[in-house]
Parts: sequence; C-alpha cells; structure tokens
Amino acid sequence: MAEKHQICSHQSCVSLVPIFNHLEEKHRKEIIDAVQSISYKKGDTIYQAGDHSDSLYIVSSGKIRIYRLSESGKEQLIRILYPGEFTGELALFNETTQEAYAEAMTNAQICRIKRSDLQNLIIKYPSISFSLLAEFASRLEKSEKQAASFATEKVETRIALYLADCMDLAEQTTEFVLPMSKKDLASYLGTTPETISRKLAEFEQQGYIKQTSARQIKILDRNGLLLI
Amino acid sequence: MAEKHQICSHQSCVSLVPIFNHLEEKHRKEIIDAVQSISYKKGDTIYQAGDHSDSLYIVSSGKIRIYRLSESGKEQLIRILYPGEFTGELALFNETTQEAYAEAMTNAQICRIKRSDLQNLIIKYPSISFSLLAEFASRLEKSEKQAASFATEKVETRIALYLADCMDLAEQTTEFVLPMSKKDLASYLGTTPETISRKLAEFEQQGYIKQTSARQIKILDRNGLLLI
DNA sequence: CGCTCTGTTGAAGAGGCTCAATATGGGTGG
DNA sequence: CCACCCATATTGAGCCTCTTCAACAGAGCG
Repeated sequence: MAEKHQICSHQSCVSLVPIFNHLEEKHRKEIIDAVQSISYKKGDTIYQAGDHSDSLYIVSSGKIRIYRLSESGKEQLIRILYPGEFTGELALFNETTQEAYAEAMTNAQICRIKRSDLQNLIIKYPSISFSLLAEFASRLEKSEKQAASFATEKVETRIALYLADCMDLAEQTTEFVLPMSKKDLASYLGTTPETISRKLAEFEQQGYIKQTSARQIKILDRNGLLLI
Repeated sequence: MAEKHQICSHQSCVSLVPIFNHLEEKHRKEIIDAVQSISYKKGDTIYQAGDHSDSLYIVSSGKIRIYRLSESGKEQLIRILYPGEFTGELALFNETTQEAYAEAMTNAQICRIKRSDLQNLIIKYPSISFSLLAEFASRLEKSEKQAASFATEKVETRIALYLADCMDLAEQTTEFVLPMSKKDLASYLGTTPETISRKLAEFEQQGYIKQTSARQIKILDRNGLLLI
C-alpha cells in the first residue's frame, strides 16, 4: 500500500503533535529521525481491519476518516483526524490486529513512527508516555460518552447535542460549517441521512436553527435545542 | 466519603493487577507502600460525576459498577469491575473532573494510589506505562466497538452478540450465568428489561438458547445466534 | 410473613428505518 | 467556461422494531 506513495523526510508533524511538542528542540531532532513521512491521495487506504500495522500515524496535513464495519456490514464513522492528531495506537500497545479502517478524505501527508522506535523514545523520554496517556484518557472519555449517548438518547437528541457541540467549537459565532457530509454525519451519529435531513428541517421550522447554505448552520436557540 | 471506611495496609492487589505484577518482587514493595486499602460496603459510592478524584482505584475484592448518567438522566452501565481491574484513570491523566459514577455492588476492598505517587512510579519504572497504555488501548478498543455496535446493530443483534461473548468467556462450556441483573444488562446494552425478557424468550423458542434458571443460560446454537 | 425489587407478559403507540422518486450541486472533461 | 454526471441530499409513504405503561408473578430479605 505504502510503496506507491512518495516518501520523504518531513519534520513539521513532530512539532505539530501534542505528544511530542513539549520536548526540547534538541530532543525533537531525534524523533524526526525516527519519523517517516508519506503522502496519500484522496481515497487511499492507510490501514484496514486485519492489518498488523505496528506504527503510529500522525496527520501532518489533510483529513483522515476512521471507521469500523459492524458484523452486519454497516459502516460507522468513529472520527475524523485533522493535522496534529494521530491514529494506529490500538494495535501499537495491544497484540491485536487493527479492527478499524483509516482512509484519506483528502490528499494527505502522514508521519509514521514504528512501534519499536516509539518504545525506545518512550523509555528515553518518559514524559512522552504522559502525553500519550492523557490523549488515551481523553479519547476513552469521549468514546464512552458517545456510547452512552447512543445507548440512552434518541436520534433527535443526539443530533441536537451534536449541533450544540459544533457551535461550541466554532468560537465567537453561532454559525458554523458541518465538518462532513450528511451521509458521514449520519454514520457518525448512528442514524440515516434521511433522518438528519428531516430533523434539521424540523429544528429549523421550530426556530432553533437556520440552515444558511448546504452545510452551513446558524444556531438561533442553543438552550431550546438542548431541551429537546 | 472515604472517611467512614476502614483503612488498612493491604498488599494483595499489587500482585493481582496486571499493571504492576510484571515488576520484580523487590520493586513491588515500593508500590505497596504507596497504596492505601479501603473497604466499601455494598451500595457505597466510590466516586461520582464532578469529583476531582485524583487517584487510581484497584479492585482487590468485590464487584464495582461504573455507570454514567445521560443528559436526560438515564443511566448507562459502562462496565463492571472485578478483582484486578482498575478505574479512575480518566481524571488521572486529564485535567477534567469525573464524568462517571463508581459504586460498590457488593462489599469490596479497593486499593488506591494517588496521582502523584503513580506518576513517580511511572518515571522510576517506565514499564508501568506500557502496561497502562496497553490497558487503555484495549479499553478504547472495546468502547469504540461497543459504540459502533449501538450505532449500527439493532437491539436483538446486540443481545445475541452479548450472549455469544459470555459463552466465549465461560471456557469449556456452553452454559454460563449472567454476570448482572437483567435490569443492569438492559442498561449496559442500551435497551429495556422488557425487551431483554422478550428477546431471550424468542431465542429460546427458536432453539438458539435454553434458560436453565433465573440467570443461567445455555447456548444451543451459537452460529444461529450470530446470524440473527 | 409481608414488603420491595426484579422479572415477565400484554397491548398500544411512536420513532426512526427502508425504499423509492426527485432535486441539488460539486467536480470533471470537453 | 459550460454542460453533464454522479454522488449527495430531500421528501413522502409504509412498516417494523422497540419503548412505554400497566398489571401481575416471583424472588430475596428483613
């Protein structure tokens, strides 16, 4: 898979990513040496279920889709990675194979660190493990929250909560652009594109939101939304 | 909260728990010194949402329920901890407060390590961080899988998958005892006790399982179950 | 022995999914 | 730069699964 992609040495991701950027300049050099930079084209697969990918992948530029396939073959979008975020951690510390899929949503530049190199770095610079643990903890938190929300909230509520979250991320404004297609959003929220369309239309009609353009949404009544 | 519980020095949990038991005997001593053992009575709260509990809790004996409350006040059971398992990790490496609740399902003995002590241990024995990372990775894996299953499978399928998992855990036999009440199971699987009752009755009628007694189930046709 | 919590069963209704038809729009090639 | 095309999005109708509410049975505990 990787063979067909251009490989070049690349350093920006090391300074970019929170798990390394607390290190001093001179130590970063060492990490940069361990890192390999790879280009992917839109639609390329970075890893897939069953792979023994024993590397950590750090996004340098572009957007990466992480998803799973359920027993019944349906796709669930786990998350979208932006520059500075990483993936591949599960197969790194477990002895299992990948269970998820990673796919480039746009052309992307990815930095890769091999398991053994990362382990050596951790032993040498234990502070890296704190960053990693913090990142894991926060992801676990998010994932459990997401699971709890699937388990206890109805679709309508999950959509409303999601919109409120988006607004909170877009600082200083009540207007934002959905970061993905409604098809992907449906997969992320565990519903269908049809339901998303309908619910957004309902919210608009009830005066909670305004759909400015295709993917742009303005929140008119955040509190109202959350009471749904 | 902890004041009313008996506190005594206790060492069994350190040998018990995978994150420490790979250390040599002489180093374990040091950990035991950092550990505090606390008794809880059935129903006691160990921590709850909003707490700044900056400790790791390791179950020495007993069973602990970890659950969350959703926006709408419904409870979702995240998992049940058995001896050797730990919790509290999220608030440990994050700067956030607890979002979950931990409650003793039975009388229980819990070992507690304070954040700062754990951090010192990690720096001194970096191999602890690998165990922790492995544990985090496997929990994250499970949680994402659970979320994906909520998002994509219908209730019937989730119940069937759960039964198959239980059977796989009960080695050498197709018969097992449900580890929790059906009420809790419903909360864990994101459904209602009524639905669990009905689906189990259906499965039994279709010849996939046999309900031996109150919480005992025998799987007759695992493959059939998984095809539902 | 009675009380309470858990589990079962029935009936009704709602919420969301599926399928299908139609609209829209971004991207591509001419 | 325009036209076309395919993926994405919308809208409607019917249906199915699951939840809800209620009534009752059973088990565990004081």
